[in-house]
Amino acid sequence: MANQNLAAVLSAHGVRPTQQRIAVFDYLLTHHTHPSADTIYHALCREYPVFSRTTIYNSLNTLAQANLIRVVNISPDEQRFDGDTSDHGHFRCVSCGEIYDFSVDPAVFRSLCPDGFQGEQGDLFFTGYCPGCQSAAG
Amino acid sequence: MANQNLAAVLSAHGVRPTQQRIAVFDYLLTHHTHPSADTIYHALCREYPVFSRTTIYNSLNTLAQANLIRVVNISPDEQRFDGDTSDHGHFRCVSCGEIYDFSVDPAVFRSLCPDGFQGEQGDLFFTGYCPGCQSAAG
DNA sequence: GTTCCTGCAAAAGCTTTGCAGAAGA
DNA sequence: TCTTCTGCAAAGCTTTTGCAGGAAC
Repeated sequence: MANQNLAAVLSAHGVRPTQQRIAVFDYLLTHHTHPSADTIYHALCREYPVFSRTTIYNSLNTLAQANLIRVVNISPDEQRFDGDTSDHGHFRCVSCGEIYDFSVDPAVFRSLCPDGFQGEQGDLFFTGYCPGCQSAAG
Repeated sequence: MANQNLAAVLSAHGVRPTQQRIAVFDYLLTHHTHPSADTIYHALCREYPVFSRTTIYNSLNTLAQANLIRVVNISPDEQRFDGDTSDHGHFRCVSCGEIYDFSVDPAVFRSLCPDGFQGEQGDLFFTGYCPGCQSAAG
C-alpha cells in the first residue's frame, strides 16, 4: 500500500489526510472507471466498516478543489470523478454505456482553446459506439 | 416570426409541431445562451399564459432525440441545452459564469476521436477565465 | 374520431446542509 | 487542547412519472 505516499500528497496540497479521503483518493487512482459518488460509496462500504455518503461527497469536493481529482460531466444523471488530472479525452459508448479514456496531444488540446481565453482545464468528450459494440451491432 | 418554418422543420424530423415545442425550439435558436430547463421555463412563462415544467422537459427531450437541439453537460447542477447542433466548443468562465461558444475546425474535431471508435457526437469544453474577467482580475 | 401531447401533482434520484461526536495537528 | 472532519438525518434541487383534459392529424 502506498497510502503513506497518498497522505503526503494530500498534505502537500493542503488537504488533511484522513483515512476516508485517502481511501477515496486511492480508489480513484486505482480504478480508472470514472465512478459516480454512489459507486465509490458502495465499493468503499465493502472495505471499511462505516462510510457515509456525506463523507464521499465531502472528500470528493475537497479533492477536486485541491486539483487532485477531476469532475467529469459525462452523465447528465450524476457526477463522475476521475483520478487522472492530465489532459485527456473521454468516449462514452451509447450502446454498452462504458466510458473509455483516450490520450490527446496536449499541444493540440491547448490550440483548440480560443484566443483571448485563459483555459485552465479542458474536456474533450465523444459519444458513439465503441469498437466492440460496432461489430456487435453490425 | 418564422414559426411556420420551425413547424416544417419539426415535421420533417418526425416531431409533431405543437405550439409548445415550437416555442422551445424557437427560444433555443434565438438565444445562444445554453439555457437550463428552468431558464427556458421562466422565459416562456412570460410570453405564454401557461407552460408547465413538464412540457419543457418533454419538448427538450423530444427535440434532443430528433437531433434538433443538443444537451450540453456543462454544469454539474443542471442540464444545459443548445440550439446549435454543429460541432463547436464551449468555454465557461469560472469568474462570471458566462458560457461562450467558439468554432472548431470539423476536420480537427473528428481527428481527435480515437481510432476504432465511431464518434457520433463530440463535445469540447474549456473552463477558465474569459477575456473580460482576465483583465478585471488582473 | 383517434392518437398523441399537455399540464398538474406527486414522487424519485442525487446532492447539500446542520449539528453532535470523533479524529487529526 | 483546538481545529477540523465524519456521519446521521432531513431537506433541497432538478428531473421523471401517472393520469385526465385537450390539441393535432
